[in-house]
Amino acid sequence: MSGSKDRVRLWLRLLKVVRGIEHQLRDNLRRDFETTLPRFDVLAALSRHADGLKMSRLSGVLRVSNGNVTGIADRLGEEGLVERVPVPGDRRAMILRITPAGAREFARQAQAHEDWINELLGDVPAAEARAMAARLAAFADRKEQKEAAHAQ
Amino acid sequence: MSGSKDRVRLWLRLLKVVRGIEHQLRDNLRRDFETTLPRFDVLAALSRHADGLKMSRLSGVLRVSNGNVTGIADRLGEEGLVERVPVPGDRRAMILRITPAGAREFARQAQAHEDWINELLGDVPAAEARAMAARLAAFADRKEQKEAAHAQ
DNA sequence: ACTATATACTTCAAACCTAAAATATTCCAT
DNA sequence: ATGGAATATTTTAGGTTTGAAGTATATAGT
Repeated sequence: MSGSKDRVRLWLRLLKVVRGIEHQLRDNLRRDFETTLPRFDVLAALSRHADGLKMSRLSGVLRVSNGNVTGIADRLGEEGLVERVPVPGDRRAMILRITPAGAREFARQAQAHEDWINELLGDVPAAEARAMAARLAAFADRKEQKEAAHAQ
Repeated sequence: MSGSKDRVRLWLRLLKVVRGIEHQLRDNLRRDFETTLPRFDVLAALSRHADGLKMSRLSGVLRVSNGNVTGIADRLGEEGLVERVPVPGDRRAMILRITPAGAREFARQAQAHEDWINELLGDVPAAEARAMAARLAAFADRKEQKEAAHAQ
């Protein structure tokens, strides 16, 4: 019960700040690259895994539903930025892989993205950014541990 | 340039934590009340303004597009939780107002919502919650000031 | 009074997102 | 080897979201 209102207030602030930044990023991606945040997220995940990711693993990483990834992969595929590759031992599965063209395009977007974040969070001193990130990471880790324990 | 990576890391952490909590809230709202986060957000905004809000003002408060609010208001209206009221002096405008049934329903949801937040953020000490909220508020205020200055 | 512009809202097309059903394949216990 | 459960993905139905186009009304300048 203690501090309940403080925690709700914290949540509302977090939500407001994150939504604001997300909104700005969405506008910028649209304006400069004619793309969207979900598409950027998919390319970002794939660019960290040059060998590609199985569809189910990708939706797990991004924390979105399976069907969602299917549609985004379709559209990115039509533009040649990603490709579906069959998995040798398993004819059910598909690996989604970023193409060279996709990697080139994402490199441009990622650079701009970093610049935007740096600008949007420019007021936050580096030391404070580190401290806050550490706190959030600790929080997320505690939650993951709990979920893992609960799952058994 | 200084601390650019730290800020990007902070942003990714923020995003992960907020999306995780949002995901949990969505599941809970669905499970316990057969509703969604956007519907909850609309009822929350209206419950803070017993006289109702003009559609355009509501979309401004929630930071979503006009057309979006139209659809959600339609569906909430069909269930009798909100109602459209004509504005006396202006036949273009509509005020959206929460109904008594809507207020009753929202009261139940809001209590559960507070409990969920308190549980999800239970690990965060009240003092730390206050400190973090203050920091985020300061950040949001700086940004609003900048935008206001830029708008002139 | 008339016209142009601005405002308030809805409608529209397209993308996003979810949960659930459907399809195809694999794995496992008999 | 065969039937049943589990797994991987797609499809489907419905709500959410956006930006832009459309409709109606109001405001203001002439």
